Amino acid sequence: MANRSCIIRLSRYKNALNRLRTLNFVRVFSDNLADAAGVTAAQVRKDFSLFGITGNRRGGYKVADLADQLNKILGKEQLQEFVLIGVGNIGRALLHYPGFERSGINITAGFDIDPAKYAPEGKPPVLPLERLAEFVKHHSITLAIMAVPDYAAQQVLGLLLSAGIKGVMNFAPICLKAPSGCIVNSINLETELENLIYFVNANENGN
Amino acid sequence: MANRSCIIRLSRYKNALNRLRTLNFVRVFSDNLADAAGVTAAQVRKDFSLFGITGNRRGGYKVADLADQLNKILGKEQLQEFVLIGVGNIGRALLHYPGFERSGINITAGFDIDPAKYAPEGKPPVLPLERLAEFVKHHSITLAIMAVPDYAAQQVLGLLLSAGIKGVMNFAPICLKAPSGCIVNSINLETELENLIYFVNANENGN
DNA sequence: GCGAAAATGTGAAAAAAGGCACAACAGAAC
DNA sequence: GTTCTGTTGTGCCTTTTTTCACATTTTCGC
Repeated sequence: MANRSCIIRLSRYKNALNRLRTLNFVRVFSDNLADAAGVTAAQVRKDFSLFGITGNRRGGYKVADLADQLNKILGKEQLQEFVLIGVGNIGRALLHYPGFERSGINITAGFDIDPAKYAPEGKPPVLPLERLAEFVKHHSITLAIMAVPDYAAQQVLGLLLSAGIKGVMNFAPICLKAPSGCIVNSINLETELENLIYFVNANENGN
Repeated sequence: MANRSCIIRLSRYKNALNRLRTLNFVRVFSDNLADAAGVTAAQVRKDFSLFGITGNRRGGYKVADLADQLNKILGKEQLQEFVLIGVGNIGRALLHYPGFERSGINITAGFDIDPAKYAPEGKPPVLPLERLAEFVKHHSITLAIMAVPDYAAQQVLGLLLSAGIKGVMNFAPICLKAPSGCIVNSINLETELENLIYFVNANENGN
């Protein structure tokens, strides 16, 4: 029904609404959100209709109500707990990324195989990979971030699956195979930059 | 003509080919690449035909040739120089991300407004933001990575534009407005996690 | 109240993307 | 040389996504 692009747009609308909320705006129109999210007004309304979100035929949408509804859809009503596997360059940055706390995302602990990375008293702590399954089960965590080298990624995914993880954000530059009980989304930094480079070149050489 | 998803698939094919090349594979078929990239074989062939890439009706594609052609399309024949703006948590990780070097991407320098971040002798150096325009022009750099706070992003983009930057990879959680002469691609970590959370929930509650 | 103005909500059209299926072709086997 | 096998390249059909356009509803001014 709702696809990935649609949910990404919902996040954008939500972010725009949060900014409007801090500016004490009460109402917002589909064009405003369209501008903020870089889409058309019709798209905004279609997206909302998919989730049964309705506004007022003359007065647009109430900022606070709309934000609440989007937050609910996006699971922002409760704190979302993640574990992070791979405390390397990227992993460490994510472990301490201040943006997550602000948006209801918490990395409960990091895990690594390298003892040099262990920091059991850190905030968040970094623990040995062997303790992953126990930790995940004890804290009832279902979400993970993977920032491990590509050659280790599929194997680590196996560990996560058997620990009961249901969703994985993967930063390893490889396409992972997962069973239907677990959602895996990937961000590949190199791929994203290649994409940019391609479109810059295409843009230079006459559209 | 070719859209974003198509180029992303090309990157995946390219990555798969590199792995095959290190394993001394000579030939590859569209199904192999399809498996590696998580798409159908017809899609692989369609993508290639869009770029005039042809194989052999019985023998598939030659790994080395195909890799070369994809590398050319993706601009991987020459080293791509980037500047990075915003040496915070994420910016610092990107500045030292070892994966980039391996894939022909070089961050020539980082820039920040905070004097505490300056490291003119670092590798790469971190310089004051005021020196951005001069540096970019002197080194003929056209690509940038932005990892600044959301409230600063649009303003920093203005600086980049006037310095002559043609492509920006943006990590700030905001939708930026850019003129047609400059391509801006964004990665929003929070949005990606929200997306994951949504689909995990949808997956749990009966598809 | 009533008419005018301004947004929404949505069915229907258009556009884009993806998959199927098969003719065409290359190479292997004999 | 001939046949057979296996894979590509692509026209066409299906599905998905986006946009258009307008009837409908709400509010405002008088």
